[in-house]
Amino acid sequence: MAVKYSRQRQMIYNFLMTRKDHPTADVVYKNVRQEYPNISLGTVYRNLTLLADRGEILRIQVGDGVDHFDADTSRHCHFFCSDCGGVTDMQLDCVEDMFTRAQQKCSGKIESQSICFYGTCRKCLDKSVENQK
Amino acid sequence: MAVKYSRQRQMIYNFLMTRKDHPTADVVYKNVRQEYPNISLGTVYRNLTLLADRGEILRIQVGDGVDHFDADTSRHCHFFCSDCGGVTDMQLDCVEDMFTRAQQKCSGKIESQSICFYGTCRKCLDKSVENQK
DNA sequence: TTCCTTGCAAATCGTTTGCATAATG
DNA sequence: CATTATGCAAACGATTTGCAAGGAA
Repeated sequence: MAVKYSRQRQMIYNFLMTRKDHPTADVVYKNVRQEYPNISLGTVYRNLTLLADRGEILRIQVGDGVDHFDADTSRHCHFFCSDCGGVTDMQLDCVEDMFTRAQQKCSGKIESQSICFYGTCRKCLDKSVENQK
Repeated sequence: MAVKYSRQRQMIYNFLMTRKDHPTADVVYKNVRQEYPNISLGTVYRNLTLLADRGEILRIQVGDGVDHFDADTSRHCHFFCSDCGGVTDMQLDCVEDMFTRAQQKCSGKIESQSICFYGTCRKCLDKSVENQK
């Protein structure tokens, strides 16, 4: 099915481009609504799904029960802080290498990968030390 | 809070140990129920969560909307076939190395990681060739 | 005009939870 | 006896979907 232009989709995509914190559908909704009050949550979900299906954005699951979205579709890793729930990017040069090795070892065809690290971010580590005083 | 023994939990864990295909909560439920008809879905969920929280099993999210569980808690990767929905293990020796590099690069503290490859498995590739004849 | 998109609201569905009862230590 | 676990069913919450109306090509 052909895709037709829609202002809503454009705004959703534009918004995602400005963010590096991998917002959820709800965050996208709340923000886009500031500029376009009539937009509905359903439309946001529909467009995020459409964009992700076409590979224009990334759908990220870090295990907090909510999908996150990323306009940066280059191969990279994520870090999820189990304390504050923040999702950050992580560049590891061995990622490409791992992809190659995986394809060599796999009898099927690999299209993409998702790598996520879990732990506690610097800020939250510091904060917990702070609270122990 | 202390953990007390329960036959249900034991059976859930035992079942998971026999499977290498990373079953979902529902699959665990249906199977354990064969031997223990009174068990409830809630109990299955509660115990899978408890076991995962204690690190005795792994909760895996491959993006199909359902959580999968794995009794093998060693560091390894997964492959998800978008065709048949199957989840398989993948051993890559560079995984340990990647973990080390990630920890070096990360200012926070990394506890674990999750790596999943997406694509089409051998069987499904063959099947689609078959269908084209 | 044709087909894609939207807003709205209702429906889905995997997972969680409250509660009274049963089992464990 | 104190505490944790269970079964059941209801509640939750993120995401999806049906439908009538609006917008793009």
